[in-house]
Amino acid sequence: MESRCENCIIRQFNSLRAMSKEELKHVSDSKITKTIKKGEPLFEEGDKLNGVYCVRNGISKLSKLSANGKDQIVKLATKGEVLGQRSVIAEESTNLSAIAVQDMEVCFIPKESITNTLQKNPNFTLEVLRHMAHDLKEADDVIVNISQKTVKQRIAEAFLYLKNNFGEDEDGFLALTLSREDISNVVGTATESAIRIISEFKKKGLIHTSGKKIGIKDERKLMEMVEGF
Amino acid sequence: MESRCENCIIRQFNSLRAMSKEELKHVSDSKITKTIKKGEPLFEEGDKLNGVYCVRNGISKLSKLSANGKDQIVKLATKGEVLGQRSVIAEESTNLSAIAVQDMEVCFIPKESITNTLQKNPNFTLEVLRHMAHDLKEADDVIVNISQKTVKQRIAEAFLYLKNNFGEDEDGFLALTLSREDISNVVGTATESAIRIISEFKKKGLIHTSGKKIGIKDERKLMEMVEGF
DNA sequence: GGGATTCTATGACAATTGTCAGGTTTGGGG
DNA sequence: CCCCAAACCTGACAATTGTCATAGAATCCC
Repeated sequence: MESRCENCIIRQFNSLRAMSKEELKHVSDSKITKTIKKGEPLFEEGDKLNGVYCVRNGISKLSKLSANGKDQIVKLATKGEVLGQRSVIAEESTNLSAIAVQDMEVCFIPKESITNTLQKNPNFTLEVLRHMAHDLKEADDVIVNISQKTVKQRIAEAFLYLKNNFGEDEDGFLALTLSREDISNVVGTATESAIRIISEFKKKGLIHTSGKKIGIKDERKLMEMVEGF
Repeated sequence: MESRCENCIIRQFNSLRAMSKEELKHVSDSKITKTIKKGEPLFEEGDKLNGVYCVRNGISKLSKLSANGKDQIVKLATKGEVLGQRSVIAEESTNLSAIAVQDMEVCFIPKESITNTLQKNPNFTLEVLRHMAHDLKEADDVIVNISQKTVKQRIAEAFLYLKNNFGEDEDGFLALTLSREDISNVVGTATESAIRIISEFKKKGLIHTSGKKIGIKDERKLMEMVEGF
């Protein structure tokens, strides 16, 4: 019924491509395909994960609750990404929640398949390591951005990021529609501040909106704003 | 003349402990011990690293320059930590600068020793992976802290962090003395703001100072402040 | 299709933080 | 020991951002 990992194209984008045929077969036999509706969690902060989730479709936000009760979104994960790896590797409960911002289709892969392969296949381990190195670099960039740029700059940057990573629909709106609250949680500000700045951008002709959908109108100016003009 | 890696205690604290005897021997034969004076760089943002640095002594700040000309300190690395790993593994130029905040003694290990071992010894790769998973988690925490806490809270937290990680001297001052500018670059704020808050903490009896040295007087209140009271 | 609920929007205000412009202190080198 | 540069400190002010209150718009569900 469900397709086999061996034939899954998604695999090309993540570390599973470094698995051998037999390893993939084992993964395929033990995996469980799940459907997650928008707003539902894949897992929540503090959970002990018994495996990882390979995203086949849809988008998930990875967030962490702060002491003052606000979520900070640390990353948006899409097709091809593997979630929960960090937790399984470090053998710790997860430090992030993963919640679908669009309907998702994911494959749950029990951790045994992963840890076994980690111990036996250096290529796979190295591949996972490379991905994590990349994630770490991105996290460093986020730290610098969030602490050194103004809210306005960060929101402009977020829109450009959304366009570059998730594209636009046929009407020129960002394909990934986030609530204003999610936007504010990405850039780390109050929801009202985010809304205010979105209104300002709209007045200035940088973006256009329709309901909660947002479209980029003047990419150049947004880029200049990110750079600090 | 210099001690051999095989006998180095430092190794116990990092991923090198997962190397085999022969691998260690190779590392030991190819390593170069260097002395770095306070203020001098180990490497700078954008450099292509030909190896990694194993810290034997002293402390280094890892920072990234932002568009507005300010450094953001992302991590303070001390005895036992291996610097430059991320860059060597991802085969990218480094995204961070490493500058000594105290005189340092480090061992430079050419990247061949590392990459060879990564390809052959899954235990080593896994060990490196675990360390990187840990770093990634810490980076996530930094993101949440920096975006959801006030400058005051972050400075309080920084002092507690310095105490817990680097200890105090015989007079009760933090063993790691950072300049006010470095402190402001750790928490991501303007130097003047940091100074002002340090003065305030002093007036309130939370800390005491002598020159640029800072000592913690009321740890409990600092902790409460971090939690948001 | 209507009512409840959630999301978006805006104003008014306060608090936080940054900037500029000075002084003062400190510490290292001659 | 003294001088100079760097680091530290403070005040005044402006800009940014958060908070609270309120109202309209959209959406969901029965």
